[in-house]
Amino acid sequence: MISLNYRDARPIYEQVKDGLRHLVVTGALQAGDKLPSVRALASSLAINPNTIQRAYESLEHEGYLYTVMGKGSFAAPQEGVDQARRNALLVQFDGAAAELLFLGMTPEDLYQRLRAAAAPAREEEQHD
Amino acid sequence: MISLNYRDARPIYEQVKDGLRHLVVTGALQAGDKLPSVRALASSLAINPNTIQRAYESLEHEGYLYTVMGKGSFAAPQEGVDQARRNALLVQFDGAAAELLFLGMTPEDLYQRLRAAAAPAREEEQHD
Amino acid sequence: MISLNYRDARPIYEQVKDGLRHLVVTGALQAGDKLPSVRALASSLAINPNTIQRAYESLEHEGYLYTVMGKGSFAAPQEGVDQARRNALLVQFDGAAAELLFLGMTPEDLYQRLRAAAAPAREEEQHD
Amino acid sequence: MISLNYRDARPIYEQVKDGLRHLVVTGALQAGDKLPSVRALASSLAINPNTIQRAYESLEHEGYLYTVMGKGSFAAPQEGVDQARRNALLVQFDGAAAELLFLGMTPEDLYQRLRAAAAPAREEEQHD
DNA sequence: GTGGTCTAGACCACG
DNA sequence: GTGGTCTAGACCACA
Repeated sequence: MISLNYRDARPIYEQVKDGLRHLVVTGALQAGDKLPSVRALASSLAINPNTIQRAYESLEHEGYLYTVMGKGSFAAPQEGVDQARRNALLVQFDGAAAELLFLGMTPEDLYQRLRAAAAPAREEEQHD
Repeated sequence: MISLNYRDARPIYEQVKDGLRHLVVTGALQAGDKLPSVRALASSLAINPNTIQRAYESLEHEGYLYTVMGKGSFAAPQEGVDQARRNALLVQFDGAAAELLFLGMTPEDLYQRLRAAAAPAREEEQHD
Repeated sequence: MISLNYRDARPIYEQVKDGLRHLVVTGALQAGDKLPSVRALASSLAINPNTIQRAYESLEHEGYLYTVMGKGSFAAPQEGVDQARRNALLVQFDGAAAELLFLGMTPEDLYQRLRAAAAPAREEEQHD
Repeated sequence: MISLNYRDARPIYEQVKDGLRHLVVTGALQAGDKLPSVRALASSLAINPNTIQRAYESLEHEGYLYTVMGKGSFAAPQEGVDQARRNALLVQFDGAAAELLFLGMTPEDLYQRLRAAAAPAREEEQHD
């Protein structure tokens, strides 16, 4: 499910984080669902367990999952997501939007993308 | 004009890039305007010229400026902006938007932010 | 009476320990009162008896209860509380206080919290 | 300056964190002061640099220090300390206080400790 | 020189 | 079997 790009400048554990976060954000993992174990995902992606461990630990700090010692890691409900992460997302959103607007896109263009992004996510929820 | 934050996790040359790009994006530098020389900007910001050089090269690669040997660097017209940069921005925009929607914001919430961000930018366009 | 939180990073036996200690500390269990048997509590909390056993042993070591072979475990009088536990609490208290003071709180701020925490505790003392 | 106890159940990196945090909280390290490099502290404490790195990274997340790539880590002003850390401290404070009050100490007893803890810290500031 | 990332492999605590 | 910690040693990016 998660694809890694070793040529990318971004570190592996960040790519793993984004992949897992995407699973939660798109609803592929519902709150309470169990994530793959550290070792299982490490072997599945052919990378070191420490790297997976780091991604999991960071996502737990951000509030996207919680861990039960001896049991595994589980997707957290979206209410638990850290405020700092929310702020970081708004900065990212505003930064990209400002430059896209300069490059000639209109607020309405981007609004269409927003609506398009919102719609399929709701459809996917029904796949479960 | 460009402010550096050494406490920021982002590397200095990235901050220089963003600062210069912002000058172009906001219209402070119009197409064809000359940018400060590498050495001048380096001494003005009190950082190593290599760092400035790296930022200029990267911005030229993205299409925000062009360099004429022996003359200096100049702001490129909007059309020169690399398509790869546009795509990267859209990826960044969509990613942030999808996650913010998951976290409970509505497309309308984000549209308000877009309009707020667009308003001042359009005022500055009238400077020419 | 004891609530477990599997999402908490603290191990289960620690949570059981704190729960039982709280019963003694608040006077819900008076000196000499019998605690539930290991097996009874284990089935009541739906966890492994080994985990309960571990909590009981640790609390006995701290002096909060004593065990009579073949009879069960009983709440110890306040004087039984191990001096090591008192010292650990003072270290914890001083450490938190010092840092809160550094972060801008005043001794008076913290005194208010102490009085607020003390008030309900004294009411419960009158139950005996 | 920092003492490690390998017999302690708490992980080494937590002990390092507490030691460094103590230096900041007591004013031994003022805002902006440089901390020892990861490698230097690792060799000084005879532990692996990765362990120090982990402590620094965590303290940076808590807001006690900031890092400049290629330069080192520096003590942050107390305003930057994370809200989550503040909350955790209050929980620790309240928990210790509640049990100490049960064990017979009065709010006034603890208030004296608070004033005693606040006073020497102010003296130490003048040592610089 | 600095910090940041990753690997390989080990050992422990928990349930 | 799970996650959590630690070590040893390597390589890279940054300034």
